[in-house]
Amino acid sequence: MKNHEVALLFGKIADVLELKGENTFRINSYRKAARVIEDLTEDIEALAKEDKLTTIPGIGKGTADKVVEYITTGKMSKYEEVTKGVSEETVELMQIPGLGPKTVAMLHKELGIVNLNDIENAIQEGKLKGLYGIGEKKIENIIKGIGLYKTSQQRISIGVAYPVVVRILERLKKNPKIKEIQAAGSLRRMKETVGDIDILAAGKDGADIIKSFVSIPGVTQVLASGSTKGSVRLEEGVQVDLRVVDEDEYGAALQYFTGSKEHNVHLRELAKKKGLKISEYGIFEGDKKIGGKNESDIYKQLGMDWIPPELRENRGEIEAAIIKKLPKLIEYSDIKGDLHNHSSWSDGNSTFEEIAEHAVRRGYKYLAISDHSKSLHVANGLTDDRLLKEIEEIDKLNIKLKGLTLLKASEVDIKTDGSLDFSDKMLQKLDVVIASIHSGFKQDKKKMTQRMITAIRNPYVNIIAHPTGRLISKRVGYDVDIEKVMEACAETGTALEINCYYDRLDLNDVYCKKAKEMGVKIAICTDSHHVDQMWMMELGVGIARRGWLEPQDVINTYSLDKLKTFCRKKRQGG
DNA sequence: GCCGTTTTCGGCCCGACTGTTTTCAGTCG
Repeated sequence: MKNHEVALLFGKIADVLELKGENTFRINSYRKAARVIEDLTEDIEALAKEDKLTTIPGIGKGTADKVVEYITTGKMSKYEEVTKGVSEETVELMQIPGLGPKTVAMLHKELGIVNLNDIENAIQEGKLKGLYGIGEKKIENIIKGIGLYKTSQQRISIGVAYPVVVRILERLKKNPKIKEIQAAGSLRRMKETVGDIDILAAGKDGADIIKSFVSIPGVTQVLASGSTKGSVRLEEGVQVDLRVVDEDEYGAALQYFTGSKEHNVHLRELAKKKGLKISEYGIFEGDKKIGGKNESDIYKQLGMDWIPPELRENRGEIEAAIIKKLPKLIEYSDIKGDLHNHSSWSDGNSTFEEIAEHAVRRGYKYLAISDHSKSLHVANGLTDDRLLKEIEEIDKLNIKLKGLTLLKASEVDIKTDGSLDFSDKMLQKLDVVIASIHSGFKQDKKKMTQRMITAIRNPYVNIIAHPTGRLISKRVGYDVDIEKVMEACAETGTALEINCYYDRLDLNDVYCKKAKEMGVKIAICTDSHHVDQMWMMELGVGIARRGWLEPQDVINTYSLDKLKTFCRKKRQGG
């Protein structure tokens, strides 16, 4: 799929046009095109061939022509024309807080500044002083901005941010002056990475609430502490902002601070067409406030269903909410078990008993013990003999367990030729078989795709774990044609995993949605190596919700019987 | 550049803060 490449080009065009001071609406429309193409679950090339590009909202004739040009010739003349003579470094300067397109363009024109180094030198040499619109304070802010830019480049995984929020909320909820409190922003939307953490509270004595917030344990720096907003940096390196609003405005503020920006812009456009106005203070008809205490007021007044935060990305959820066709999203309470867990038999650190105890505590009906297979020596992979012994042990323990069934499973390695690390005769003895790639990451796309499809076609394989192999901000995935993989899964009744481990979250949200559209079932699994990692199921459910998944799309919402039927069905040839 | 129960032109989200150009542009969320 060329979707990502094309989206990148449009995004860059938008950046450069912004720097050049082009019409903002035209810039926005390039940005919108970039965004909508990035989120597209269909292949843009296929849509182009069928002449269906302009059916995508935000793509008109102009953009469609550019896509077609790129797909047929490998070039986009508009992109080349616009970016001529403008370096990426210069465009990137707009990322520095406090520096926008106007200032960067002015610095370029007046001082010939093209990169960060140039700005730092110009400041040193006092060249900025006296420029139009630049005073002492502005220079100070630019210096601060550069500092921030250098230190806080990275977004953190939701897996790091989520427990932090749980901890903060737990503590603040003890303050009787706080009437309502919850996380907003990308964390509430369960985005896989978050920039900083936004928390919203309602209460009367803002100053006091903020005071209790900035003194929580783990704060390394207080960045702001007023009567409506407090901001701190924590030991984990993450910035947390708390805003306090009036109870009457809590719903509107929550809606506003949850975003996404694109979702909110779209809502406000709709409001405007209806003669209404939305802000963080409420929804208004003229000067009259017609809602805002509850978040649902906003959606209701616009004539649509309330939209779950995880869907608020302007990926069609608003249109679906208007015609009352939003999916009935999966919830954590739908999860009946975890199908991917390692024990101390391979590279895990918990015993069967500990794992079972935690599974019961989480309300699970079943849990699969899926230790590694023999080739994975670094992870103490199980030989045939040890796997047989493990099966025996699990059978024994199951007799004692009440209300929980431990399933006999394996995370079997897919070898470089697509064959599996255990024979079919061995796999036959297991309840669930997970197959995954842990070696030969660098294979070319054709080989890698074929390798995975070969594994999927094995009648004993039920789940493909961490299907793309990416590690968030550490490693891009293997080069695989995920669409072909999904086709094979749909055809054979094989599920793909959402691996909940916080630096994987693989499949991601967009691929989940695509899998669903292609009729592929999903398994949400933690890949826990210790019982303290089992909570990450909550992250996986968040990703699933972002991918529009409903309970029936996810095999570990099934009852034990239904799950066993799902696994058996493939062995018996569908 | 896109879009249309104000439809082929003329719009295109809202509010706050900051600093500087003393009336508002630039930036941010």
